[in-house]
Amino acid sequence: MAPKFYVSTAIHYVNDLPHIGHIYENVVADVVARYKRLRGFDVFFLTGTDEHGQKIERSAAKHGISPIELADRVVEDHLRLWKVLGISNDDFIRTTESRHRLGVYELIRRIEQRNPGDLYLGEFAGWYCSNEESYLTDSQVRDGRCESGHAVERMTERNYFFKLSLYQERLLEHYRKNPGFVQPKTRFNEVISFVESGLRDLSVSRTTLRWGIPFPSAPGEALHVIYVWMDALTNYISALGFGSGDDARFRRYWPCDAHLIGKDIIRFHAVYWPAFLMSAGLELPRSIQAHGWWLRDNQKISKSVGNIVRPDYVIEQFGPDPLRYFLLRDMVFGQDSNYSDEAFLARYNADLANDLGNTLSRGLKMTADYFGGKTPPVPCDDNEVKTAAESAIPEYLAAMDRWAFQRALELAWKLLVATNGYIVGREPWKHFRDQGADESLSRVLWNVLEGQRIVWTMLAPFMPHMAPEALRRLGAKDVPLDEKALAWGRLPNGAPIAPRDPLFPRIDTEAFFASGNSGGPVTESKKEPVEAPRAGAPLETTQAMPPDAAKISIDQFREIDLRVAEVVAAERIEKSKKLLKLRVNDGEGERQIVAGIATSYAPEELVGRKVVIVANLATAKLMGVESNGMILAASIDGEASLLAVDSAIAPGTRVT
RNA sequence: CGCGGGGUGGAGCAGUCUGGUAGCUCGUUGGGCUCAUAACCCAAAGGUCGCAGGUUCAAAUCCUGCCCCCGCAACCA
Repeated sequence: MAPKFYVSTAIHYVNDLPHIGHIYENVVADVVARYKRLRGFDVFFLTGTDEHGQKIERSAAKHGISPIELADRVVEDHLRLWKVLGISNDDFIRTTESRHRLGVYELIRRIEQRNPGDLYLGEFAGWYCSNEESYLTDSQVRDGRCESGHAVERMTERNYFFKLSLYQERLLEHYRKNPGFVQPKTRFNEVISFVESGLRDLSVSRTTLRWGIPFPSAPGEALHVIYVWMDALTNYISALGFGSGDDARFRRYWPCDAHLIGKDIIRFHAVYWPAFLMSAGLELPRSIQAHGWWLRDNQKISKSVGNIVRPDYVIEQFGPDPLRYFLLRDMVFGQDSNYSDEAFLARYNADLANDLGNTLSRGLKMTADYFGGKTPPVPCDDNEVKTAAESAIPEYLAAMDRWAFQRALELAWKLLVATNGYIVGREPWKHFRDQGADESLSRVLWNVLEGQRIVWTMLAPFMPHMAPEALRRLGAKDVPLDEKALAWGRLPNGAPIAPRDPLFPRIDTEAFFASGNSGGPVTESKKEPVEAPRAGAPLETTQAMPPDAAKISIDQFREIDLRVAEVVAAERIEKSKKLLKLRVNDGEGERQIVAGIATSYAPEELVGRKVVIVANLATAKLMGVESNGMILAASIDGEASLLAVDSAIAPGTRVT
C-alpha cells in the first residue's frame, strides 16, 4: 500500500472571513498535499473551522441570530473561497459537528481511563481576559489590561483542570528525541524554553461560557463547557472518525505528519496538544510546521495612493493561480513577509508573463508553424535542456521535501530560463528558413516543449488550474501526473498542441493603478480581522446613533472646567514614546499633568507656553506617573497640535 | 532588564542551523535576436555581508561585546 501522508491546517475561527494569512496557510497545505500525491503518497489533507467560543456567541447576539446560524453563514464563505483557490482538502471539519463532539468525548474518556488524576475539579482565581478567552498570569496583566489591551477581570471559577505540570519532563524528553518536531528551529527553541520555565496546570472548562461542547461533568456539578483549545485541537483526530465508532481513517492516517499553523499558536500545538495525547495514550504528531505572517506594506498605506488590492480582488482579476504562486514564491517559509500589489504585479509580469507564459508562446508558435500543430516527430535524448532538467529536478525535490517552496520555484525557473536560452542559442526560426523542418529542427523544438512539460509538472502543485491547461497546450495531456512525470522523454511525438491566447497576459502596471483597480477595501491584516459579514452580506448592521442621543446639554458642557494654564516645566517620561510629564500653573498653584504629545513637542519648547487644560478631571496614573488634568490639543494620526491662547491671558482664566 | 524580527551591491530579499570561490529577482549600462506577451538571450558595472574583538588553515555563517532600524505591548485622561 502507498505510504500515507496526513497534513492539516489550523481550523479557522468563523468570527472572521479568511484573510491573507488563512489563504496562505491553506495554499501551503494544498501545495504540500498535491506534491505528496504526485510523489505517490496516500494523502489526507484536512482543514476546517473553529466555531465555538464567546466571540462567536457575542457576535451572533449582536446580529440577532443564533451562533450556529452565524457559523453556517461564514462557513459558506470559507468553503466558497477554498473552492475558488483550488484547495484540495479531503475533508472539512467543523467543531460544531457531532462527529467532532464524539471525538472530544472519546479523548476525555481515554484520559480519565488511563490517567484518572489528570482531569480534576479545582478552584481557580485569576485575571481573565474575555477577548483571549483565557486566564493570564500576574505578569501578563498591567493596569487591568491584558497584553493586547483588553480589560481583564478578576474571576474565581470552579473548573476542570488538566495536569499539564505532570508532563513537563515527558515533553522535554520528546523534544530531545525529535529535534525536528517543531519547524523552524527558532520557534522550537521558544517552545523548549517555555516548557523548561515550568508548566502550570491548565484549566480546561468554563462555567462562564455557553457556546461550546458541554464538559462531561460529575453529577450535581454546574454546566461546564470545554475550553477552546481542548475542543479545537481535537479536530485533528475527530475528523478521522476518532470516537465515532468507525475509526478506520484514524488508524490509517494518525499520527499527523504535519500540523501547519501560524507561529502565534505554536504553544498550543507543541505543548498542550502533545500533553493531551500523551495522557490519552495516543501517538503524537510527527511535526509542527509554523509559518510566518503576512504583513501590510511597510510603507504607509494610503487609499489615495491606491496601492492596495484585496486578495479576493486579485483572484477575481488574475485567477487563483497567480496569487498562489506569489504567496509561495515571495515568502520564505517560516518568516514574515510583506504583501503589496507592487510586489504581486512585479512577480506576475516578470515571472508569469515574461518568462513562463512567453516561453510557452514561443515554443508553441514555432511548433505549430513548422510541424503542423503537432509535437515534433523526433525526440532527443542528449541536449542542454535535458542536462538542465536533470540537475534541477533532484534539487527541486529536496527543496519541496523541506518545505522550501521559494527555492523549489526558483529551480523550476532555472530550467525554464535554460530552455529560453536554448531557444536563442539554436535559433529555430533561422534553421527553418535555411533548412526547413528537418529532423534536427524536430529535436530542437521537441526539447523546447519537453523542457516546459517538466517545468509545468514541477509547477503542478502550485498552479492546479494553469498547469493542466499548459500541459494540454504542450500536447502532454495524456502524461499522467505521477512520480514518473518528471523523467525526461515523456512528451509524445505527433500529439496535437494548442497555441492559444497568452496564459498570463502582461499587465501595464501604471495603467493598472491609474484605472482605479486599487480602490477596493484594504487587504486584511492579522491585526484587523474583518467583521463576519462583509459589505452586501445579509448580516450587515449599522450602529448609527440617533441624532439627539449624540448631543449633550449645555449643563453637561458646563461640568467641564476648562482653564488656561502656563507650562512651567516639562520632561520626558522614561520608556514612554508618547508621554510628557508637565508642571503647569493653573492660577491657584502648580499641578502635574501627563500629556501624550511627546511625538509632536520637545519638552523645552513647551515651557512658558499657555495651554488649555481640563481642570476637574479625575486623577489618573499613566506609566506609573500621576496626572491631574488634561491638556487640550487637536490631533491627526497621533500628531498633536496644542490649542493656543493669547499670551496676555492669565493662568487660571476660565474657558467657556 | 517587556516580547519579537531585522541590518548582505541602487531597491527587495536568499544564504547563517550543517564555516570553504557571496546568490536571486528587479533596476542600470553595452551588445545580440526578431520565433514570442515591447517579451527573450549574452555580457558588464555595482557588495569593507551594521561595528569591534575572538575561535579557526578558513567566518556573512560559530563565540563575546556594542551600535542602529522595524513591528507588538505599555501608555495617548
